[in-house]
Amino acid sequence: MGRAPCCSKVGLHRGPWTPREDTLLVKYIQAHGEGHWRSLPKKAGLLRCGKSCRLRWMNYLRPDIKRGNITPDEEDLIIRLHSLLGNRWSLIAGRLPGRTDNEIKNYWNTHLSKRLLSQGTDPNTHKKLPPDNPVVVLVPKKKRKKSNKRPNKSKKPTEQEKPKIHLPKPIRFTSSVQCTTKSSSQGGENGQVLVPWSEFINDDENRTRFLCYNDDHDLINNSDFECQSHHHHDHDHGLGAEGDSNDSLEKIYEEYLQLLKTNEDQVQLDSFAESLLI
DNA sequence: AAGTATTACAACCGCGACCCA
DNA sequence: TTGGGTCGCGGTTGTAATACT
Repeated sequence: MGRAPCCSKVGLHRGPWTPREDTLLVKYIQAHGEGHWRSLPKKAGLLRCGKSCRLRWMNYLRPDIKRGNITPDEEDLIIRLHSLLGNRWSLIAGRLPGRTDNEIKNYWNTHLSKRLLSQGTDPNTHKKLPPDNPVVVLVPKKKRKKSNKRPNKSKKPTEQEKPKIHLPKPIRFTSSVQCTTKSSSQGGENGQVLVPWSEFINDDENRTRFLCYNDDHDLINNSDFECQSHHHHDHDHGLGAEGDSNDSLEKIYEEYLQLLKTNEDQVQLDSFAESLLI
């Protein structure tokens, strides 16, 4: 099958995305919608391959991405869904509104699989490991303090040659999120510019989204904001956000367990798993 | 304080599936 | 039916941040 030539093409950018590239991509998708990734970079004026654009959008720029730490409830659901579905990250992500497959995959690899091992459970099979079969338990010596940003420290001399690393994860506020900034609302101090996200994203619910950049197009630190979140329910994906999703997942899990108990027909179990795709 | 090791996660790579002429 | 083009997924890598010595 033909494979899309990718970033190895001469002249295409690779590595971390700059705020300017983000803006170009977001603006283009706002105007033309998702899809046609192959032709998108050229039309959007980006020197990136389509796959890179798609990945950036899906994992980072999409307006419905939920940011912040994985909650204990989410952890529990990921573990249980993994026990049912295996490494089908996109399927698991589809049951966790606002979470991406990449995020869940990374979280699994860095946290959950190690935790299961430390608890004597095989992370692949979710079965208890035999006590006489010790495994190397990779328990982090000390949990790294979660940082939401990667400050652009000029640590290496080559830093200037590299593309500027953006501050990650723009905060997205919706109309259901009340927020204030320590600086003035639009056009703050120190050259900060609050850019209405709605300029970039077509939001059919007319929600206002903001990205906060300074005049160098760097995203402003989260700490500039104080927010009160009132959960927005997303019924478009079959599950509501937050608590609703947990309830639904409970039901899915129970349903699957019931199938396991009463029916050994693998085809039916598979079809159940497939039904989760919808 | 400096060097080294570890962790976290964004981004890339390669493959298979799907679509369509 | 075939084959080219495209997309999506899962595995892997690269590297900044942080912890440790």
